[in-house]
Amino acid sequence: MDKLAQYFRALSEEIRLRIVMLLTHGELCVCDIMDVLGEPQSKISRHLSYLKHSGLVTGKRVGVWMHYMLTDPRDPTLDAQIEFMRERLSHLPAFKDDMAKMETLKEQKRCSGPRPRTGRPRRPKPDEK
Amino acid sequence: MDKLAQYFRALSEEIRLRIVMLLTHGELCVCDIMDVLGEPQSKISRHLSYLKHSGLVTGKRVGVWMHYMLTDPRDPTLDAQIEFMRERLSHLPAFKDDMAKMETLKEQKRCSGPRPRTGRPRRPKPDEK
DNA sequence: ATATTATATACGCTTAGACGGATATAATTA
DNA sequence: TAATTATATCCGTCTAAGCGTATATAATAT
Repeated sequence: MDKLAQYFRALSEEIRLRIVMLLTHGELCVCDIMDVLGEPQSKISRHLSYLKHSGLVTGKRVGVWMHYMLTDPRDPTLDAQIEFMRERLSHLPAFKDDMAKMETLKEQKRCSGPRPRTGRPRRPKPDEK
Repeated sequence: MDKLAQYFRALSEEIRLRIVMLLTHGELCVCDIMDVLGEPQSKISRHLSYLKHSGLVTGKRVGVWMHYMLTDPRDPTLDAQIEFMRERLSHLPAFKDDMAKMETLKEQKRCSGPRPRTGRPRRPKPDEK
């Protein structure tokens, strides 16, 4: 029951609630979440860390990126609560808006395409400029 | 959605969660709750106040006693959450234990019987003791 | 090895809210 | 009105956890 209270506490900040609702539709990387919610990176990361420690989400590294998803399998009580939210709460306008924005961003997603070009900038050859 | 987060925050302390679960079975006065949960009066009262301000519960005065009950009618989203809890969470051992204790106390409930005897103690007549 | 990008964490600060114990308020009855 | 009981609120203290900024770490490509 104390664990249950902790789940509710994890859901008691708007930004964490929005993250969890986004994740009921599938896994996302941190930059996706940043773009959808329009919040600074450290803030997103801090709250993801909180959600992870509360047992709601799990992260896995994919190259440079961290992908987060709802923990699975999960405690039956948490599972019931998450299912309830997916079924009965995801129609709420604020959450639908976030989802819509997600869809929009899907096309121009940074972390789904090839790795961004990086590495040390090549030194221009003497004859280039 | 912010309101929703506030509901979850209201549920994020074990004692408040227990109070709400008790109230899904009907209204109770503060002394009932004190007796079932075995927590000091000021603590119960403080958390009831928090629940009231969050919109989860409503109080009404009945003589000397305050009776608390789940707010009704309530915001549809909150209603769905409460219904979910009543249906899917009240079987959890900790909550069942509280309910059982409630049943036990029902018989010897202070505030259901007649008002406790009170008033200024009569001054003993000179011939008494 | 070093630059670049993604992500996590540390720091200093601030606020919400928990606690117990004491006190205030309200209703009641003698 | 004065005593009694039920309940609410206040006080001082303490901790969890929020924030933004800055920095550390990890993976990768040159």
